[in-house]
Amino acid sequence: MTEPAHDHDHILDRVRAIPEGWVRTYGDITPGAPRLAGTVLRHHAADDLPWWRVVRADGTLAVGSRQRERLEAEGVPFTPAGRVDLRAARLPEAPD
DNA sequence: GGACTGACACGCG
DNA sequence: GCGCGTGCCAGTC
Repeated sequence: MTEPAHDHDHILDRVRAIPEGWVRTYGDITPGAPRLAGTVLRHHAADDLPWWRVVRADGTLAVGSRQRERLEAEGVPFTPAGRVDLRAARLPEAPD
């Protein structure tokens, strides 16, 4: 059944569903179209949307220091290498 | 209409 | 662990 799967609203809803202190990868939000998440977030950047909780699959940040400060402020664990510790901060699965 | 770009992911060396 | 190349989808020129 060909489901729409990735509408802007659907993506935004997934990002809003990320609990404080946790993070998720672009691929987890939009499987098969990770660039979609970035494109949508860029257009919908707002305080209502915790875009900083969305990081790359390897734990690196896409927006840089801006994003890192937000995550550290929420208690997201970082590695000595300067990347998010996905091993502990990445959501196991989408509650949806 | 076609080609380029982008807040990405994955496989290889 | 890092850099390079390829594939993905949607938006923009």
